[in-house]
Amino acid sequence: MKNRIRIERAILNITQADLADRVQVSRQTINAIEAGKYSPTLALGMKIAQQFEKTVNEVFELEEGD
Amino acid sequence: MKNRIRIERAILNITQADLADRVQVSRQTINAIEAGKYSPTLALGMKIAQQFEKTVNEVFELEEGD
DNA sequence: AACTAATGTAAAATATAGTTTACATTTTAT
DNA sequence: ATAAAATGTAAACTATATTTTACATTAGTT
Repeated sequence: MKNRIRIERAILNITQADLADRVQVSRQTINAIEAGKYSPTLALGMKIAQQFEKTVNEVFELEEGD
Repeated sequence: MKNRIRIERAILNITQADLADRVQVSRQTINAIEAGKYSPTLALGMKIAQQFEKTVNEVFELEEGD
């Protein structure tokens, strides 16, 4: 699962901890998702995209093996 | 988490088992997600939307408490 | 009415997402 | 160069998604 979280965060100028607060998860969860370590739940993926005012498909992309 | 899976399945005229096969999960998983019993992983949500040639946001919608 | 396909559901087990605490490393600001 | 903020990471734990097996109910056929 690829994603543009780092870029979108940079645009909003917010930290991983800020984003974590906004979508109500731990900072480590954002860090892991941003690093592509695992696929979040759909609900979380949607909340993250929502923060960036983007669609899920604009923020996340499936890759081989997902 | 609300979704339009039943409707989109009807348009494609495929069963829950068909969809399950296509996205490589069990039929019960599709049944539970379609019934809104839980939020799938983002990867699965994206695969399901992909089958319908729709975006995730067109197929799934966040609701209070998600 | 009988038969079959499709759907609903449940319990136990496994896999994976997400938390918490804690510390190390890197980046940014002073 | 130093301090502070941000990020990376790890282990143990909890929560939840998904599987498997199995059976009950509903819808559609013949």
